Amino acid sequence: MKVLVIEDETALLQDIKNYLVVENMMVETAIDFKEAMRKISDYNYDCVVVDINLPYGSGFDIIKELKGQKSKAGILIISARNSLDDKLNGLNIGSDDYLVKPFHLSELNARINSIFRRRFLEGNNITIFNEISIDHFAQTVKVNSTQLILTRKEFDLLAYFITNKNKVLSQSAIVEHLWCDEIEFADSYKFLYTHVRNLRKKLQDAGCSNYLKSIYGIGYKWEEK
Amino acid sequence: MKVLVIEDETALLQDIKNYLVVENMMVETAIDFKEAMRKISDYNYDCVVVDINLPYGSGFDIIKELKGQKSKAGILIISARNSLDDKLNGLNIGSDDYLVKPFHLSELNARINSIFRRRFLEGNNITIFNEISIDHFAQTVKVNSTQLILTRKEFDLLAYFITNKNKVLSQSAIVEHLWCDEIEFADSYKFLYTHVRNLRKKLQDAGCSNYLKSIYGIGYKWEEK
DNA sequence: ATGTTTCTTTAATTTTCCTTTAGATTTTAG
DNA sequence: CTAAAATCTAAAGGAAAATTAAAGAAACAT
Repeated sequence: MKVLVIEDETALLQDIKNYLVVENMMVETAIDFKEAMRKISDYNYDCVVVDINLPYGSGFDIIKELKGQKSKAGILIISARNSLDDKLNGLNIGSDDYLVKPFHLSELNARINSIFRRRFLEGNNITIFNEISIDHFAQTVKVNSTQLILTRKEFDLLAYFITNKNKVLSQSAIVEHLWCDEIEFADSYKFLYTHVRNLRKKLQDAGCSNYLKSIYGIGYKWEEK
Repeated sequence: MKVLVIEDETALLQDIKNYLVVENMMVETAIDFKEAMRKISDYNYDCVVVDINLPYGSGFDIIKELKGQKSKAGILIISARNSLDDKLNGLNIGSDDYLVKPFHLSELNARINSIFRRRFLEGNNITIFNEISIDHFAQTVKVNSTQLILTRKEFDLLAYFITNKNKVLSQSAIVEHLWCDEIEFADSYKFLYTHVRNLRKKLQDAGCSNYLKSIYGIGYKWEEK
């Protein structure tokens, strides 16, 4: 579950992040309009939590951008009462929910989970690629209808590869996607090799074709043959 | 991916360059306004990373110059917080992104890649020449819709030739473009022969016509027949 | 606290690519 | 036509990157 929180009060932002991380979400943050727009265009989030009043632009524009991108991310507005009332009534902005400041973090967490639940119940949460099927919600993988047990990183890797099939993915892009900004990275992505290997091995043991190609000097590519 | 980094602190400049070179970018540098303006008018960069406070002029003027040239280069501002705040608010300077010092090099790298991605997503990232098509973003080449596996240098060579078709390219220009200033160049470009040969061979094996002519004493020319 | 699972680190091996070398071939100039 | 220079070709050396396998840390559950 990848969440982007956009909020310019850094103290509040940090509190939110800490709380949600404890609740097992992958959380990224943005403190102004520009940073938010950049991250939105770079990643697919499951949920975007957005404050309305931001430096360099309005949260409404971020929501418009998300809709324009046909993003499937759930949207949760957080804002002060006065700045919300007038606007929200008038325009039918496509947010899933809103929360008036101040709020309890537990309440925020509940709303986000509610968004997740709704999204996954209605939407299609299964990706199929030849003999492989991925259930993003249950986080399970089947190869020819027999279940494949993957660790978290292996699952994320596979899901990332398959949703970006036929594209060359650089090691840094992969690391960036899987580890978000957890990693003060460093000179090497050696740990990636290990996860790739373990994933390949499990797929092979399950009788799966060899889809994952290495692109020397760049990264990997999941190749539909 | 050709990047120009403009920064007057030489130590930082060198660090940035080293990092980005490792990330497979072609990096050139400028340490002041004048050098920057000269390089900008001489080359087409994919991205310009510019500090605001520079000797002999402001980074804002460099950006203006780029815009005036209708350059398609992405622009990334790096600057100290205080020198940025006041100015950035007022003028809607046409930069794609900005980064406040101090920053992690990995973050810089991520932002540059993000600029590339955005540029290529909107713009045309595929070059087609008769039976050959080059995807600059995925770094892949197809000949008659079957994929051709090229090494990095071979790919760069081919892309350079085709984007400069019907022009005579000198060996030194080619080497300069592909190796930037990595090479303490030297008396001979013998390694070029090898790469040219390998590229020719792969193209031929793929059933591709003989477009690449040698121009004795000068270099090469990709000829549209 | 204990044991298990998962993630990261380390180091040895293999693979891939870039450069060098040397000899053959082609081209130009005299 | 001949000699010198430039280019082509093929193979080998070395450097960088990727693949392995195994062991050490960290996270998780019992």
